[in-house]
Amino acid sequence: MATINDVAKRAGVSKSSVSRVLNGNFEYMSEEMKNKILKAVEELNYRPNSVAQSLKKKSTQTIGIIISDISNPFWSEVLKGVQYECTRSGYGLMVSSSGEDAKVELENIITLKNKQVDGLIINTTGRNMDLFNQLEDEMYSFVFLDRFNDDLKTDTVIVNNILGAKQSVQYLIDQGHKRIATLLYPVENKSPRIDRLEGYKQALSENNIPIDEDLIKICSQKSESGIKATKALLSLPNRPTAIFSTNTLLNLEVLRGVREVGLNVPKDVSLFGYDDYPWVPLLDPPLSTVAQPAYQMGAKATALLINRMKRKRKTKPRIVQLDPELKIRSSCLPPSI
Amino acid sequence: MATINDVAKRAGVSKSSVSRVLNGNFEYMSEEMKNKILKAVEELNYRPNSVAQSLKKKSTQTIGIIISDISNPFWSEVLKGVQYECTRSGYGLMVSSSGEDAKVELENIITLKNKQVDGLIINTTGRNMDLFNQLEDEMYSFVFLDRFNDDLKTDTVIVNNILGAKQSVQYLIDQGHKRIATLLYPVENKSPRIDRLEGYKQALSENNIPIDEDLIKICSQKSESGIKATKALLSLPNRPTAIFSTNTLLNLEVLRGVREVGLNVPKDVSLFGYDDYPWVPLLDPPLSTVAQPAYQMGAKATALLINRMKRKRKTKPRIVQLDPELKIRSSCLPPSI
DNA sequence: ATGAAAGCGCTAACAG
DNA sequence: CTGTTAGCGCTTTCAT
Repeated sequence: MATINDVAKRAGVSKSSVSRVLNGNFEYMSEEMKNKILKAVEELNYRPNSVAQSLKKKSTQTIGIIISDISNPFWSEVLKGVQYECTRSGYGLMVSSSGEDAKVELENIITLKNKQVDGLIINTTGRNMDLFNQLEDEMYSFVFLDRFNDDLKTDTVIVNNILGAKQSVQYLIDQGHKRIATLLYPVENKSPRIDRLEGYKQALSENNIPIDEDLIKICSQKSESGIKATKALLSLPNRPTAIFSTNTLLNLEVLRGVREVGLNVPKDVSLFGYDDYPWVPLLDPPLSTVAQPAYQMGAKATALLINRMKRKRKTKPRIVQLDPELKIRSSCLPPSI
Repeated sequence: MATINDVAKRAGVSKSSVSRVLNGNFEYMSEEMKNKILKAVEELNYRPNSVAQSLKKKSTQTIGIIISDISNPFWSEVLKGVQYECTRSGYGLMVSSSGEDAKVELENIITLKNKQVDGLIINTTGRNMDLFNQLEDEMYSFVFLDRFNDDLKTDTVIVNNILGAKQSVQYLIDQGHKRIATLLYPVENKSPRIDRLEGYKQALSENNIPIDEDLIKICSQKSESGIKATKALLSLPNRPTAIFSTNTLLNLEVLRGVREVGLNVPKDVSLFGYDDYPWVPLLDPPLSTVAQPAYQMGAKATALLINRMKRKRKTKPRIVQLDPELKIRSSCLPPSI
């Protein structure tokens, strides 16, 4: 690989001059010299070594993203938005995934920081708050994505999960349902989970429907615990007439659970799910879900980060909240009982 | 951020010694000095700057991957495998996506090379062959993923697409079908497309079924051209009794096309699709598809690359071919006519 | 056993 | 206008 020195020699000039033309600082340079240099660059097919540039400039023009599960289609859509915005602004992207493990998250952050990425987008497990506070103190740029943290005043992009849940459950209530169950993953301190449960409860309360804890099923993220939960729900003496599922995988597990006990969605029990994809309308039955603007979330978080990296001084954190959208299809019917 | 110099000063030693302990070269070092240094490292919470290391060592411990469409769930599963293998071997990962655009692919390769990634995994558009040949000459490490190129002798991971297609079509033939259509994207010179078409043709030939060009539908990757193609197929005077779809999105479009003309899968027409996901069994109807080992493809390609990067000398290229697996469900029935 | 010094490839202040 | 010089933070000879 040719270096700037090779180019300088070939053109018979100093490397500063080469650096100048490459960086566009040639206002005061003779046409002749400029052309000589350009010619040498061309002939050697010279490309500046970004690592050396980074070391000098103390900026890698690269950002990092840490997500919980890279194979989740929701996140790949987010990633597409991140990608787009990175490319548009000339940034590279390093991606890593935490698998919801706080320790792995910590390691990823450290590795990426050592690699000197200029900023970080994090879908945090919510458990490394002291580290985040430290980053904050160092004025290191990062933005939270999808999960909001109350204690930390930093840029965040979230979607209004209370709204999404509330509207879905309201929709079910409008159809005449009163016994509405919900399935969710352990709340821990993850805002989407907290908020979707909150939205569910708010919708019920506002319609004077008492909250029945038996109808709130916390499922494990492993094994097919959504199927079990669904079956348990359906074998209740006073079984629910509708289910609100708060996650893609749970949507599918409910569908399977209902099927396995020989019941039918939506005839025997209605289902409102979360997250939308091209295949959701083609499920049996076409599922009503709340769609999240995944692409925009990624793009917006990236824009926010790049913006923040440009400033020097501390600025007050920006919280961007996007709205979800209900996709009404045919998985919900008025209760049959 | 503390540097190696800060640590050296604090410990009252030279930076060479600090470097030594950090890199494990302390066989001949006094315990005392070693502990002094470790203490200073601890106190300053020192982490080596990877950029400086990279410049010196001429290795970034980072690889790059360029894929066609990052939001395609197939690729996110691949990415997961890549991730896993990278983490396991201490490599960072930069990802970019070409959107099937050869020019973008070219730019991505150049950018990543400038960033000095140690190697590249590429799901190539198949159109920058001169560049790849050049990389080959420079002994730059890269491996092709999913798409094979005959002209280029380089490491490649593919899945046996001829086999996948042939077995699916054979399955349809075994059910009694004779008029079997197929939908695919423009072949260009992309091996999976070529091979799936080839497998389709081989299955027919081996069963003495004449190939009817009217039953081979090339669809555009944009707009919903799969729907249109399906409708055209079904309005043929002698319409096909089964369809073999060669791509996830096309699977869905066929399903919609059939539905839109008021027909039913599998009663009126059978469908065998490509690619498998957790939601495929829950479609209406549960779709028979050929499943590709996406995760393994990613992991294997990464392992291959890392292996290649370690060697200095040219070694003969390794072609790893993985087998797909048929998932038989209920979208195929014997022909009703 | 440890330190001094050179240098990876680049940019930018300074000098002229 | 252009070249010289001094680093960026690290590793690695080469001395001692």
